[in-house]
Order: sequence, then C-alpha cells, then structure tokens
Amino acid sequence: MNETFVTNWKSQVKKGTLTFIILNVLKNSEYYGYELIEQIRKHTEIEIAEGTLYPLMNRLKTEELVDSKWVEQETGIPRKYYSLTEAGIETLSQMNIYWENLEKSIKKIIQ
Amino acid sequence: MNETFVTNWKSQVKKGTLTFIILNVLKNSEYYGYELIEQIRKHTEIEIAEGTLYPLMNRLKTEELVDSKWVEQETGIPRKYYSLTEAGIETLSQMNIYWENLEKSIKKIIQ
DNA sequence: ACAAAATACATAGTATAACAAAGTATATAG
DNA sequence: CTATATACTTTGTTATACTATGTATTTTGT
Repeated sequence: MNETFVTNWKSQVKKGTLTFIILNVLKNSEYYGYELIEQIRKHTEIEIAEGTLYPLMNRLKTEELVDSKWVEQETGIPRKYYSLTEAGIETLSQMNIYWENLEKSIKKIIQ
Repeated sequence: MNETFVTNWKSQVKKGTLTFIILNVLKNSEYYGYELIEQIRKHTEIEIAEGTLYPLMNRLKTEELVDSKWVEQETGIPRKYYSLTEAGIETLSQMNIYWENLEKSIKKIIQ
C-alpha cells in the first residue's frame, strides 16, 4: 500500500492540531515540556517528538500565548513549566470556534 | 489581538485536512477542480485557494490516489474531472480511522 | 560498580504544503 | 467592449513537523 503517503499525511495533520492540543492541555493546569509529551501520549494516540515540542513552546512564548518558569527539583534536572497567558486564553477560544466548525464540516462530508 | 497567529494557524490546520476533505468528497462522485473549491466553500466554511487546490490534485495524481480525465464542454473551457482510484479508496479508509481517533482525542482534551 | 535507559531541555538542517500573485484562455453580463 | 466569472497552471515565499544530534542528570539493571 501507500505507507509513506499516509505516514506523511499524519505528520501534516499535526501541523496546526499540535498547537491547538498543547494550548488546550495547558488550559487546565501547568505542565513542563517532557510531561506534555507524556500526558498526550498516554491520553491520546498522538506522538510528539521532542524536537517538535520544544521549538513549538518557544514559538508560543514568543507569541506571548504561554509563559514559562524554571522550577528547581529536590533531585534531578530543573523543569520549565508552561502556563497560558490572558492572550493565550483568548486566542484559544478563537481556535476552539474554528475547530468546532471544521470538525462539523468534515463530519458532514464524511457522513 | 493576535490576528496573524490565528490566521496562520488556520492555514496550518489545512495542511493534511484539505487532502482528507478532498478525497472524502471524491468518494461519492467525480468533480472538476473549480467545482471542488465551490462545493466545499458552499457546504462548509473552508476556503481553498486555486493555487492550493491544483498543486494538491497533482500530488494526489502522482501518488495515484486519484485519476483525471479531460472533458470537453459544448461551450466553455474543458474541465479536468477527478475520481478516486482503488488505492485512493484504501488510503482514504486508513485516513478515516486516524481522523476518527484524532477527533476523539481532541474532544477528550477540550471537554 | 558500571553500563544502559530514562528524564529533561535544546538546536540545526530538511521536507512539505498552503498561499499570494501572476499568467493563460474562454464565455457571459452590463 | 469592458468587466466579471469560469477554469487551469506555475513561481516563489513562509511556516512548521521531523530527524538527528547534543548536553546533563538520575535511575535501573546486572
């Protein structure tokens, strides 16, 4: 079959949905990068490469949709915790509207 | 607000979802390019630029997921009609499984 | 005690796809 | 006869996921 096409397609679908997923996860509480990858992998079937997440988080920070703070651990490597900003919350609500619409449209087309 | 970010995000979401939408539309009957754009714009709120669709259709043809044939019109410009191939149908069913899963995952995260 | 794996973050380079913009050509409406 | 709509095409730009690689610490296995 066309393995490569589907594999590549899945990666393309992630462009955009990942940002959306991350922001939605951060809506409820703070997470550090590695934890985000794990949480999403456990609760969904979405695999996020580290080389994907960290640049993404930096973009979100540059756009001021998320904030970050280093938290020292009693043992182990310090963790960088991310949280939504006010702008992030507002942006996310716009994204949620678009997504809901898109999802309905696709559902209608697939039927 | 962060207009550009959301605008840009929408364009990113289209990567992958557009392919998926087009293939699903072609599942039911044949369409020509310009018609696909119109149909999708009417029935959903998704806008597809011509410079997006035609290269996309060519990719799908190269991947042998769709076939095309020129149809002369009694009046007007000839139209290039697209239809799903066997490989296209199989690929689409794989994509549908992934999409269903993704959609459920995102719904769970949004709640 | 030592090696391997897991945790945690970061960056450089590559590939892909949407989009804007421009072009070609025909038909129709004002 | 000019503007708009129809219909397809190509070029260049931009954004982003991924692979691969690197750093450093801690835990697990034998």
